[in-house]
Amino acid sequence: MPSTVSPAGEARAADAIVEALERRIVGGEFENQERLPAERELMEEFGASRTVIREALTTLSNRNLIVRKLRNRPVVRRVGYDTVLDATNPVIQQLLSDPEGVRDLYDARIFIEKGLVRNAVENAGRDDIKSLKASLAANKEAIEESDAFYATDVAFHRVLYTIGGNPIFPAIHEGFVSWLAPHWARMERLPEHNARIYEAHEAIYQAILERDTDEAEAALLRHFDIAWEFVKSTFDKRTG
Amino acid sequence: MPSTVSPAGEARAADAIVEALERRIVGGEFENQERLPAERELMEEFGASRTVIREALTTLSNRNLIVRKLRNRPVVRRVGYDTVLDATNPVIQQLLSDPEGVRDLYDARIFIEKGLVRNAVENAGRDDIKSLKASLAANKEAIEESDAFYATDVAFHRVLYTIGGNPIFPAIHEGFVSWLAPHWARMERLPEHNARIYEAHEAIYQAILERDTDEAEAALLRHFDIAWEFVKSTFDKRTG
DNA sequence: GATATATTTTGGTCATACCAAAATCCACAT
DNA sequence: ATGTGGATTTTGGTATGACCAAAATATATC
Repeated sequence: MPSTVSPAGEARAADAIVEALERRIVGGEFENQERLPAERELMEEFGASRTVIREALTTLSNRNLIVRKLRNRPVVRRVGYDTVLDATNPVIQQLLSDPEGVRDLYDARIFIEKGLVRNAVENAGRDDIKSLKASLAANKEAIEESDAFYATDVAFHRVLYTIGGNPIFPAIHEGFVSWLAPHWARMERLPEHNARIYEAHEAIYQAILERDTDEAEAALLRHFDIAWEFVKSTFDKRTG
Repeated sequence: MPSTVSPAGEARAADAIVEALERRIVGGEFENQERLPAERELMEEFGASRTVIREALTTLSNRNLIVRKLRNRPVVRRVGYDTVLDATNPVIQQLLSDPEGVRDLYDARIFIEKGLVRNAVENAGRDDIKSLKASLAANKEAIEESDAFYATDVAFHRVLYTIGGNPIFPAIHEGFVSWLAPHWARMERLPEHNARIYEAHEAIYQAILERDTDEAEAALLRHFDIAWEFVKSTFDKRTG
């Protein structure tokens, strides 16, 4: 009686190859950006058909361990925190297909940044303050140019995510930005809007400077309330 | 980040099929647990070779939208947000192979739960309090039985993640638990440890009851400090 | 109706072939 | 040596067709 095998399905050949290559990649056997052997070489190395080799490579690609380019050998992509959230994309997309999901994501972002500003008030060092000030200045400069303003807006928030020194948070920031970008990009970007957003940024910065936790949090919430109105308009538009 | 498009090449045929099937799956055209058409039917439907059909199915499988079983048609698996942050993610594996990565993750969890308890103090409703109380009682009951205690421990924290009503947070909780589980499981679980953890839970609960934000946060931090000592011992052990 | 048996279906794997563009090589001019 | 342009090779993407073993399904038998 065969009882040592998985309950409902035996192993697929590609899985073993995926595992082997994965070990070698994360184990540092391949340098970042280094090219993997060609498919035809791998099939000899693993004694498998190109079919299973390609299936394995597809899986590795889906796991973001390699990047495939047409007519180029796969390139290993040394992973960082920033790629962790990639796997969540399909689900996030589903989430974002519903305005309620967008709101959930938006709230999650507010939640995170609330914590971040509290931390900033308590722990921001000289360098952090300098970074904030610099990004704030750049933000002000760009009020008249909406595209540039968006970039500096993102940059200002990114500084908040770096203050703790935990590399996970910048990765989360990347996620929020890329997920919410479609909505952010679709909304009207007028200098007057930009000015209001800048003022909110400045208020947050001032509160951090003055080590006023409650005011920092309040300013942040005001900021997100304003921004939400703009974001929200991107779905209400449909019933125009 | 657009993951369905090749960075510097033309579109692959499988991508279009992935997209089409993905839309139909998340769009509810297929019920959960329903079987997808057979590969040979799909190739007719999409006018593609089995090669690309299979590649598309591999991708969908990697994205956890379908489950493939040998000699069975693929089964759609409407994934919930709770399975998004999969512990098998190789990136996570890499992070967790390094004590510093574990610490980063642990700190991220502390950060999140700090925010959660603050929210709980301010917004917890009658039902939330009841849930907390119930999970706390179960936690107390299980002090003598370490396995059961771990389960009730997790359950108590989960309640914190549900209080806001945002479905994203329970998903994050699932992630933390699955990531840290290996360390958690390896550490010694003595009733005296359990007792200390329970007391910390109780302190958090009390502070929430009394609407004492600072004390709730402080109790939580004490809790994580205690727990970290236990977790930390799971890597120091290696030099034995 | 239950059960044993034959048939079909189905996913996994292999081998081969072709294409087009990218990478590479190489002779040739500078 | 250096650069340049064209021929050659490499390489990933795609298409066919075939085979296997086990699962699903249909059929026959009791």
